[in-house]
Amino acid sequence: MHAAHGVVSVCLPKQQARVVLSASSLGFPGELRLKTADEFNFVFEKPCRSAGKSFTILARPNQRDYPRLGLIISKRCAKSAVKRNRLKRLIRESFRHSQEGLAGLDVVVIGKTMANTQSNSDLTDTLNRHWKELAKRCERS
RNA sequence: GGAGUCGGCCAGGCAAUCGCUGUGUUUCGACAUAGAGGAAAGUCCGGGCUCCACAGGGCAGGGUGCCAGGUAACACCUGGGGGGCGCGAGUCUACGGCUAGUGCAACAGAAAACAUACCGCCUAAGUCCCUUUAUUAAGGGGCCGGUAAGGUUGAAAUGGUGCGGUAAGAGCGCACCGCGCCGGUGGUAACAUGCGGCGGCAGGGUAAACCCCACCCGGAGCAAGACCAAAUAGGGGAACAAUGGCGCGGCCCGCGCUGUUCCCGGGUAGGUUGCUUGAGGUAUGUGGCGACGCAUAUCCCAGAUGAAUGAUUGUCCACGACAGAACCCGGCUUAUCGGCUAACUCUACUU
Repeated sequence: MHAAHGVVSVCLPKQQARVVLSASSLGFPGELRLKTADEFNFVFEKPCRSAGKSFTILARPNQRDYPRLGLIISKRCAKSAVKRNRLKRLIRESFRHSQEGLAGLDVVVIGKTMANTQSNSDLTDTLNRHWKELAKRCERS
């Protein structure tokens, strides 16, 4: 218990965040986002992959009890800012809805050119499939 | 009614559920409220702001280029002038200077800038020869010449038409048109001119060719700049302890490295700030043809930073284009489904 003392104190804000989440159930506050380059690199080091036509998704267990999301939508993927925004919003929305199944994972979504041409409902479907697959794979490894 | 010219405005609406960002309140459960554009775009100009540089002047370099006004400023806007196009409403216009210098121009054409003469036209003057005739005359041919009217080329060839004139011609002369200069008149000016006078009349084009002239311009940008500042590396100083240890060295001196504590500055990751109250909007009045100015009242209207304004469902219709703020303004340019509307022009028809 003495050894874990530091970890517990760090976890306190997490616990609060968790409480907030359970109250509003499917929110997407700042704690659920990957922000710094270090956090992205952590995922890139040992990722579980799930690739499709529209996206490549990487994930890695993060030792926390909530998931975190990072987005990489390059200009090559979608030329106009409006299209890039649309993809980001769709991914966030889908992530928000399926976050229960992804708890404890850091996820990075990389957009591909194909994603640009697909409709909203198609993209949501494919994302949902990816989430399930990732959850399974990471559980095994 | 048809055809057309010009401005201005709107840019899917509503409801439910789940979310995001800022602000305020909070009983820390939440609640309230605000939340992309006309171009937010291109980054092409002009400013503010910030830091750096700076006595003044010149050179270089860049920009602007009819006039007057507006403006913080502009390459923008408004009004006006000249020129092109259109029956017209209108529209387009880098629109100072090739009577300072240098350069450039394919092909065609005789000739494209020191002008010149290919086809032509003409033999008057001068001169030679021939024919006719008795002769100082007439005719023909040549030389030396004259000419630029006509033809040919070209985007462009020394103003046009007519008459006179002549050997043939020519602003050679005249008339009209055009042009230039001087003066007058109108206009703030650009400029205009059914005004007056003078001159036969410039000498091609190109200055988004160098250039000349006039005027303007310091550089970099919010990743500007300011503040806080970890780990690790590392700089300077002080104190304490030992008078040590390690390396260089045969030894001493000396030099370098090494302990603990404190202080100082520089400063990376990261964070805070700059960051939205402004050449601001909206009314009303007022000056101005107008751009716009002035006065009063009133309002606060995105501020993210791994980057908010969305998703799903229902519903209505015209079935929704181009497209996403990133320090802030003023312009320009480009993209754009549709729709509404002011003013004006031409034209058909009816009364």
